[in-house]
Amino acid sequence: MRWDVIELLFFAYRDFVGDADHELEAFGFGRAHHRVMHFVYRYPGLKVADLLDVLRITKQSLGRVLKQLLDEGYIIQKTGNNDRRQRLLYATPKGEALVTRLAGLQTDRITRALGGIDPAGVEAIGRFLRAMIDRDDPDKVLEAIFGAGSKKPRE
Amino acid sequence: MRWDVIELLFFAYRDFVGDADHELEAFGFGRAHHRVMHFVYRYPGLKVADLLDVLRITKQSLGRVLKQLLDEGYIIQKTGNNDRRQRLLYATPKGEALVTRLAGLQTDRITRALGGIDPAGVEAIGRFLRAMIDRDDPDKVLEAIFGAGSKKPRE
DNA sequence: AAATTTACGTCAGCCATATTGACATATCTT
DNA sequence: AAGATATGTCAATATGGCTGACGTAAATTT
Repeated sequence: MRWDVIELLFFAYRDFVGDADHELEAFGFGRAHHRVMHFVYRYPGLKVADLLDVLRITKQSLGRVLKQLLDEGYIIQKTGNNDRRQRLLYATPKGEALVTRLAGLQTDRITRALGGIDPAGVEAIGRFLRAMIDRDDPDKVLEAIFGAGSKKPRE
Repeated sequence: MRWDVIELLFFAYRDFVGDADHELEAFGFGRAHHRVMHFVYRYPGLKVADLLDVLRITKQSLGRVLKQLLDEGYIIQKTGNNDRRQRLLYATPKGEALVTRLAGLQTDRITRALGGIDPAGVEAIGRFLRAMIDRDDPDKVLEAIFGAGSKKPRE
């Protein structure tokens, strides 16, 4: 049993998301809003259906959170060009500001944790995290992460 | 920005806890029950207060979940020897069976992900995860994890 | 011995986020 | 024209968090 890694993952993730959680309180948002904002910012033009795949929640659950983000001007919808049924999602400047602020906090922690680890070690960490992820039915975002660099996310 | 690591952590953790989530449904339990069972099994004689520190939830939230686990015979309480106010928590054989089953699933995933990574790489992964964790006010469990091996958890 | 603090339990109510099932609308596909 | 798809929405429910208040037993301090 890898009790060590199981517990390290628990605590590492707890503190990792804790950074953002604390900041989100000031906006009256929760973790759900962060997840939506993050992926919409990173993969502009994401469809609602894509978001459901990535977050693994139901349409109804997403609905409430997404509506708030739309109403408060963090995200805008554009009707799809090819398929006018689709609502493509984009972060507004206000949304971008929030996402980058939260990602900054998390990046600080990551950079700190990566400090003093040599390039081979960093490569091993990336390989480990990738290998922890299910690859059987990859959604659009995972395809972008694992895919041969066809559709890269926003930097 | 380390968008790559941020997203890898999200997906890795999502699928990592997904293993246990699926299994827990059969027992009518949720993630909260798993967390409680895990730490009680690993650190036998844990006090209620310790558990609150580790899980970072309130007494009331823990109360509901803990009561269920006690009622259904997964955990037993023993009055503390030195301090009779304390209720020390222990997993029953039934509880042990559940915890080890869930940890087995997660260990499988970890072992698979670690496969093909050399010892130096594995060491780097451990160092990274440890460095991701806040060390300012370590609780009893974190002390055991990071501490100089005084009070080791159950293997 | 009395007062205070600590460890734990519990009651009542609230909130956020998730669920299922059903149904409506617009649009694309056949 | 019929059927499938993408999205939105209504209603009801569950889980797992939260706060505030209060009670009891046992330890500690005065």
